[in-house]
Amino acid sequence: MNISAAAQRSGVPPKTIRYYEEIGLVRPLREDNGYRSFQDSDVHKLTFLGKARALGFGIDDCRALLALWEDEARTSAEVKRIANGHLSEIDTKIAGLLAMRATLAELIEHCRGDSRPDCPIIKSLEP
Amino acid sequence: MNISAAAQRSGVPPKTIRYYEEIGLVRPLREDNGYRSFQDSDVHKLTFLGKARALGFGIDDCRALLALWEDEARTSAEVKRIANGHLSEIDTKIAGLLAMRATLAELIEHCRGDSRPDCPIIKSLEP
DNA sequence: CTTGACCTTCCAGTCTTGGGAACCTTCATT
DNA sequence: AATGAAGGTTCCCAAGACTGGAAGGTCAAG
Repeated sequence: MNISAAAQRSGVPPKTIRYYEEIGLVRPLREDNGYRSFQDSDVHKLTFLGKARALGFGIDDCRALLALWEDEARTSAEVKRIANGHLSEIDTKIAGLLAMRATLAELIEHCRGDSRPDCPIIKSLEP
Repeated sequence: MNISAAAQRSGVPPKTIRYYEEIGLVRPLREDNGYRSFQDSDVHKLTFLGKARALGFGIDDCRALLALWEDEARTSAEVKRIANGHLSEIDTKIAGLLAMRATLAELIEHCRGDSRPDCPIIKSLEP
């Protein structure tokens, strides 16, 4: 199957598939004409990658998860370790955003938003 | 004042100051020897930028906020509009991360994390 | 045979820094 | 005077994870 069919079945865009090949996440065969030839297993991998990326896993985590997926002797402990690491990162990001959000929302609340220049938002940014 | 002094007073690293000059956020004068020469007003601008960036405002928003700050005839409505736009973006990001977090946390919760290969996390990624 | 839809590679850009190289200026010390 | 340290300068590269576009090869239909 050609790249656009693989893209359609996996939900991963052709450009991204080529990028994934470049960084070694997938290794589709080649036809005599140079076209990539995707097996079902390639499409499965791409689908797997699409889902992992949708959960916010970075490329390195994806590579590790893919390897674990294909490893019959994997331990769920290792998978869980990666997932927990990612969860921590997400929590850190959320905490940062919530703090920003709280500050910003408070400033906005106290801003009249009228035609006058006085504004607690600008004021909070002043040195 | 030289760049490292301006960096210390504003809290913005020298590298970042040079970048901000490159994209036109600050325009420090130059000494005869080519060194940047920062006025107090430049340091004030940098401090302002540092605070705005800390609130997560993008560079374009920072540029607009800086212009409004220096505009005697600004309206707080315009400032508020920018801040509300940014708040929306933050909320969108938070919502996305919370959704990810919920899915991931649920998967982790049901993963034994032992020496066996069975794992709901991996399973959820399978096609 | 031509058209149009594919496919290929390669280059460049995204956004905001951070790191480092190669080189110049200034000041203090030998 | 000479030297060395500590600053400054510009320019290029890296990151993450793609995305867009140009130039050109391939294939199936009319």
